[in-house]
Amino acid sequence: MDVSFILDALNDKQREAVAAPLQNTLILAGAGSGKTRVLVHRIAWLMHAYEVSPFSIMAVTFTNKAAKEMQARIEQLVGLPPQGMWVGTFHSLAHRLLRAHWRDAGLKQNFQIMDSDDQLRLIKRIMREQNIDETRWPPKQVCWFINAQKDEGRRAAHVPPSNDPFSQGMHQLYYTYEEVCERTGVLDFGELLLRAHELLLNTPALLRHYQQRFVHVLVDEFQDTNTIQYAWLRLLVGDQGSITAVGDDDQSIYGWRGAKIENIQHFNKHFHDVSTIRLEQNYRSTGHILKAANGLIKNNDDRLGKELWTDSGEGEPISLYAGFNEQDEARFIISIIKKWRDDGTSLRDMAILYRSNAQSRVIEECLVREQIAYRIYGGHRFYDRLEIKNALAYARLGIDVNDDSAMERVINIPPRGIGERSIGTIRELARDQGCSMWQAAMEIVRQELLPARATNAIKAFLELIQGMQLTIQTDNLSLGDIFEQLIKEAGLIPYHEKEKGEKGAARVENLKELVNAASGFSWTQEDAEEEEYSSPMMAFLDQAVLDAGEAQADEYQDAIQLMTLHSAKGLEFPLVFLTGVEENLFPSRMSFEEPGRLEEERRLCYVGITRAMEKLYITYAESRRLHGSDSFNSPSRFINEIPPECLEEVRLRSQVSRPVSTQRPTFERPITRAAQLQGYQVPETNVSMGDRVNHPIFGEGLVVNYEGQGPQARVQVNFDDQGTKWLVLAFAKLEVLS
DNA sequence: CTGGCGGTTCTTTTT
DNA sequence: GAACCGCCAG
Repeated sequence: MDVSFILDALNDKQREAVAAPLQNTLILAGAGSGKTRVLVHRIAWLMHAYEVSPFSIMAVTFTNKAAKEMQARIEQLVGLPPQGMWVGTFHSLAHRLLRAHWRDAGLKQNFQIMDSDDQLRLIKRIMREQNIDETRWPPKQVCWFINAQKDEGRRAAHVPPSNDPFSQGMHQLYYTYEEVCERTGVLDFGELLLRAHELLLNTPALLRHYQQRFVHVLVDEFQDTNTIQYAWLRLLVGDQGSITAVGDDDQSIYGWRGAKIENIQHFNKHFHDVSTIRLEQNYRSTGHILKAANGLIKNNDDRLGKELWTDSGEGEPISLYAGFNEQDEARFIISIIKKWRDDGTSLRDMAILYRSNAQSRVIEECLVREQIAYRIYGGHRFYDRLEIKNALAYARLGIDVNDDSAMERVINIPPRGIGERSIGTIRELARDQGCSMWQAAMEIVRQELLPARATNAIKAFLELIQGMQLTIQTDNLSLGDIFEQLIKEAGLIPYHEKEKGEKGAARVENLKELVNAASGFSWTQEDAEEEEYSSPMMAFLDQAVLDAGEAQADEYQDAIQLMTLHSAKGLEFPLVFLTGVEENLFPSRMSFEEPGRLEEERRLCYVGITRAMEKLYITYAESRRLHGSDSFNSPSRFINEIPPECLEEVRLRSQVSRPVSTQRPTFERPITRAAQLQGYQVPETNVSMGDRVNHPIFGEGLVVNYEGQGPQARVQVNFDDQGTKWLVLAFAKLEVLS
């Protein structure tokens, strides 16, 4: 068979990777080196050169988007959809295993998946039931704690005991949470992975079966695997199978979510006979951009080592712009955008990247003023939206009336006179009787345990849901029809129409979109053979949780792309703005404490730089209004780490052009805000950072921080013997000592 | 049960 | 600066 079409369009290294022998392979693929391409061609190569059946191939990604893209590209290259191949995210594959073997996994047949939002609600509910102080154990932190444990593959019983009451409380909550999930048959995201791992571990026959089946496992973005994902892979691959891992240790940016960069760093210790191939030729960016990226990332230790190169020329140097404040920064960016647009670049080819979402607002306002179309990535995904989740909850309740979390969500949406008191009574009764809220509600209606008004309201609700049950079970209704019907019965449209502002209208639109999505859902295409779904509705609900969908529908509109650096990974744009590149913001001040965090920030910066194809602008603001008060940050250390010859400073109103090198501050670590502000005068006052001051009551001290300006300015003074205090400058009679 | 007010918090977020 | 939460008054 002629297999040359698979290798023809590849460079030497790519070819080496694609045609690597059938053994464990690590492909270190730098940014823009054709990573996905290699993976897809490798699969085609296995099928054609080795006549591997698609049945024995599993390809794993992190995002649904990546999975879909891979699937599409395999089809394109091989010619037809590969029957029997498993391509999906870690979560969707785990889910598939669990649906097929729910009994072995110790699950209920109709187990439900909950997303992070449901999870947090559940935790709050549990804590309220147990009267746990939410200020001591903030539910968000509890949630974070549980997820972190699950990422590490630890059940409550595996969490090492601790002496301090705070950790003990967390631990105890994990136990309770686990028990509630078990009892009610709901699984969070982490649980999918944990269960799938345990399923294989505890069922040797099953493990053998899958090990024999999936002889070839391919993993994308390997640097982002966490402990449990890694354990699952190792188990599945076993001694006989082979794994092809593609990744880039320099682009590991999810450590804070449990990803272990060590997994890729120590790959060849854990898998045998590993051949490692480096893809370093970059097809994306200009020489200057790559040089900057290489120079920056060199400051990290413990790298597997890689240096990107290109043969397509130096290109323009990176432009560095120091904005006076965030407004000025935004104005500058938009002036450049206009220039490029007028020169014929599509808006969709330009991206503005930032470290944190809060930064987008100023830029958005500016774009709106200038009437430039933009699109924000991230934010709330389709199936995450409140109105959508409510509609889905009605469906869930219609399928299983004992689904308490669905019941909690919609029992009084739209408001129907079942208030917190009534719900509390239902909850309490359910708890006492050990039954579901539905059953408790039935009981209350039967025995009229509440005032007539409340009882009637509950009765009406129960009848509403019973009606929905019938709707869902009606045979000749399509999924879309069912949702249309449910939304109507629940009265969600008039409810949202009543909302003030644009919001309500958008929600009504989204509900219509949900009906559309449901109509278009094709269940038969899914490999239904192994999944024991009793209805298309069940399958639809699961996929709605696992694939939250695109954030915005108008994907093809020509618009500037705005996103966080995290969401930019994997994308590329001819023109890129890296904004807010200031100490405390990027690197984020949160990253200073824990070791290793700073390196992750640096990798994030590396990711940002390598998104740019032709031209990169780096901007920062000398003063920035964030969270309501002004901060004065120095330019990021990352700017210093970029080789000066790649950088060129621009000044719009250029009277003074400061040479880049002299303006660079030197950094001592740890950098405190006080150190940075040293000598800075609080605007419209006579006080500067670092001044020694005298206060009539507190005595002498040092000005270490401030916020606001002019009459509103407050300063933080570190008094010699009174500790630090915040004082309003206008009132405190501070005397500046020189 | 709803609406309004004040206090608090504020990195990133593939599933 | 705004979003979210909890508390209180109507």
